[in-house]
Amino acid sequence: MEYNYQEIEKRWQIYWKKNNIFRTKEKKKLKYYILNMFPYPSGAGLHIGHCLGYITSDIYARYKRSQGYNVLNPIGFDSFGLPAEQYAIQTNKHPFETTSQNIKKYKNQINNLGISFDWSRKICTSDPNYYHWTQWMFIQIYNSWYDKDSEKAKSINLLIKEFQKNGNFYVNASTSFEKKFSSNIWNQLSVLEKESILLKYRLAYLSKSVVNWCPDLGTVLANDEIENGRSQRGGFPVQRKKMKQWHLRISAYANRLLKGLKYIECSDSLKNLQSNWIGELTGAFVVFDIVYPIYSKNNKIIKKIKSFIHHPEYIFGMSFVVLSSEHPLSKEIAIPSDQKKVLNFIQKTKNKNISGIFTGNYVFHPFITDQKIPIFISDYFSFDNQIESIIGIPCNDKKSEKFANEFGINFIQVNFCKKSQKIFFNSGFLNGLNSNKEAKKKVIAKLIEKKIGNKITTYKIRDAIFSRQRYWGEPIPIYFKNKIPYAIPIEKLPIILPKIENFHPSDGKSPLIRAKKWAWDEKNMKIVSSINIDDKKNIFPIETDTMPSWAGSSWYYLRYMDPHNTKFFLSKEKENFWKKVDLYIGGYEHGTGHLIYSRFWHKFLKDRGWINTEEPFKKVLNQGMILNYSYKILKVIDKNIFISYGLKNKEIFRSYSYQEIYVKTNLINKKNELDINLFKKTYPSFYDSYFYLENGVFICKNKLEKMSKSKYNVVNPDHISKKYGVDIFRLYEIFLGPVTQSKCWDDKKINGIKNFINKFWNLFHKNGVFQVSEIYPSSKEYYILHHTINSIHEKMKYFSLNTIISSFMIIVNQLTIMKCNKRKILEPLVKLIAPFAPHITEEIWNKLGKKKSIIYSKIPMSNIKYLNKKDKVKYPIMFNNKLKFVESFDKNISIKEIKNYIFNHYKTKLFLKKKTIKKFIIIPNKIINILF
RNA sequence: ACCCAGGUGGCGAAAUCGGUAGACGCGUUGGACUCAAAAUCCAAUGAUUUUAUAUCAUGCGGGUUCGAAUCCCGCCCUGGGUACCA
Repeated sequence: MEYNYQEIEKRWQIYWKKNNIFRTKEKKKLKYYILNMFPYPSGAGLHIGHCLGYITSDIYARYKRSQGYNVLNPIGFDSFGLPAEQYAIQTNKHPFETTSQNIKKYKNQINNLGISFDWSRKICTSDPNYYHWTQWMFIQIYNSWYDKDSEKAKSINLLIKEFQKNGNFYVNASTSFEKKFSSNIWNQLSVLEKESILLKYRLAYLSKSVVNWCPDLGTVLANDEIENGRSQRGGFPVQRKKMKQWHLRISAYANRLLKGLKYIECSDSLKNLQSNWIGELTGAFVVFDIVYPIYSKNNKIIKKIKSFIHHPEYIFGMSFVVLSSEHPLSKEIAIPSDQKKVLNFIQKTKNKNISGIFTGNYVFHPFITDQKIPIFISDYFSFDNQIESIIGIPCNDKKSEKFANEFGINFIQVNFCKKSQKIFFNSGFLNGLNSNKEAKKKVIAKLIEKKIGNKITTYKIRDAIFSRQRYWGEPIPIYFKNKIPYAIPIEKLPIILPKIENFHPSDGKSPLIRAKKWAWDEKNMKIVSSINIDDKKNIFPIETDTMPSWAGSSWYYLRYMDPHNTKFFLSKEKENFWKKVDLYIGGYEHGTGHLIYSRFWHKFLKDRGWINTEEPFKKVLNQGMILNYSYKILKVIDKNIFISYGLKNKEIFRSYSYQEIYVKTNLINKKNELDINLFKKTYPSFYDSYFYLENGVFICKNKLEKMSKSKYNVVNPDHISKKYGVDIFRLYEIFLGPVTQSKCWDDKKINGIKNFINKFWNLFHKNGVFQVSEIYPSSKEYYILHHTINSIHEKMKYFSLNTIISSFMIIVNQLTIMKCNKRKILEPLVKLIAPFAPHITEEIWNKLGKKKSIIYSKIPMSNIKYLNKKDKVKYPIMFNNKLKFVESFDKNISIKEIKNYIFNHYKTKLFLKKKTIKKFIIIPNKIINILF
């Protein structure tokens, strides 16, 4: 008999909701805070990739509850972001509307999966009650500087006091301001001068940085919106352009972000990812004389340039110097005849191959008189954040070697091997040395002596650009008075994102520039009409750029602890109760961006005393992605022509440049062919397009990729749970493979889970009637149960959820064969399965006569009494590494006796075939191997 | 290009400490039940040939070891990230 999932699942979902089963309070119990990475409510709804994370965390949350923990398992939405804005541009529907619709849809879908979220704590980043505190935190970041001596952020007021007292002589800060000044000089500076110096100390500061500028669309593009140097929409060219932007001085925290990794439990690969992203580089900087000095924009002559060397001991092997295209002098360094091609190179967006360009200019070698070293511009190397220039040593560095090969640059050998020792030669004052350490010391000493360099530790991590020229984000609470930024008083927060009608970009500015009421009245402390901006008196323009979506998602996990607090973002009591996230589950794709930003943000809040923990997450688990095929067709750029994929390399088509356009899956048949008529109907703007066919059909390019709405390859869970039931869907998704591994979606195998659930149901039913026996179980039945209990707790420790389901299948099969329907066996089994299949187990629990939800029951622990104490050891017996037979021995028997027994075994004689034994290997309790 | 994963039967996978490769499931084949089908149950199922308690098998090529899916070196392929998708 099959169980009626439709009725049962609905009933329990209503029951959980009605009784607020998952609402969490700060009770006197051990706490456990489990969190899913913040979802973005996309218009396509929830897809099975998200579900994997929610199901995993739900299983764990239910498991932890059954162990007696007070589990916090909240959910909310990262509801600001680009897709909603794009949609608004296309349809003119306000993002506010679409976002709230999408959230409703998500909530419904999630609830249909039986996920035990505490919805009473729901937060949305686009809710003014939430972004009130995002804005507040931004102002705090703006009003802080980083003191390197005490390794923490401090109030800017302390810095100002210090400047007034001693100038900046004793200040050791993270700053781009390099000059020293006295208190006298400081006190005589104008407000504008003071503010522009302070800006270089603030943790949120304005400065110019490079963005992807698309002149035809009049907007800055995300990297995601660019393909082969052109905009995805329309295929327009994209350039690199410098724009004034807000930045967060995240580089100040590089060292602490690196050190803090020690305290996070996660995979080594995630730690690697993070530490590579932070990119600590130790070495030395060297200041070179430029052969052809350059004239900068303000007509100053620049004769020197700074570069980084990772291994100073190999300085005599240097054969080129590279500047990144973002180096402040990259545009000026080239000699006049090469100027044009170099500028051209810099303007193009980043090329992902080994690319670079010679500037025609050189530097002089610091230790070899008159030796000229060529200067290149390239983005092939990973540059540190400060110097943006690197010294190439092809003989001792793989990347330099590849680069040198590409551009035909000389190699200079500087050491040779002698008796496994490296001896320096060709190296001036280092010749004859055999220790890298010593050589390094000598070089650095020499650099210091000549005042042209020193040791240095720098980081690759760059300060994060914080401005977006977009509408759908948190307004930056800053106004400009005589071009100097001022923070809006915190008691006037939040400043609410104004409603506008036209979402199109406005020549590189945010659409907010059109807001009619977007000026700050300083005297009356309120937002007023922009018409009244008289600039020098009382009313000033408010910043029109908005915050990036990572702003709101950098601290949301704190808000869940105290979501309804109107006085502060988090109270001390609530923080002391929940402390930090115990388990953070989310995709590996967030391993850099989000995880770096939120750790930075967290450390800042700690520095300023608003929270107590150094790291926000105790343990991070990355779920693998669920991949699915996406389909693209080739369109000729600037022409209304599509060509079949196989024709791409045909002679006649080779001169065209193409753009790949994603198409919806329903337009493609199983052979990768596009239904052209249906395509034209779906996209009327392409109605007159011409299609070049191959062999009478139009072939698409297909690719296995992560699911994403923009790729049209998302699979929605709704139809699966409708057809099979939620419990089956949950189990199936987990059964697909290890949680951490990415996998390809395929729903063909779901039958196996369906069979399992039916078998499980039938353990309790005979001819459709619920029937459980009260007879005392046999020792074998107890053994099976306790063995399963044991292995499930073990596997839970390392999240091997797919094999736990295998264990369930095994025990259900065994009990079915034994026709066991004994309460004393089945009740614990129901409790074990409950976190995985919550609906069917609630139903059975209820039928077993229990009054309270199974959620309140304790998960069983195994009892040694029922587990066979093994008094025998099973040995596989191998001959020349091949298994031939298996023998069991008494645990107490000696190795000598085993050896004797095996030697005299008739099978031994059989396998030896008259040959003699060369070696007998026995690894106690493991294996016996006989070599002959 | 760089960084991080992954690659095991027809398919999803298991083997968590270097020790019996393929647990569990899907699919396929055969059988039982049935007038028949579905469902269910039972059995077989890595490949090869000489059918032997044979040989070969964990992306490819080497190495370490009595023993390697697992460790080391060099490749190939797939996926993710590369700083404005989230």
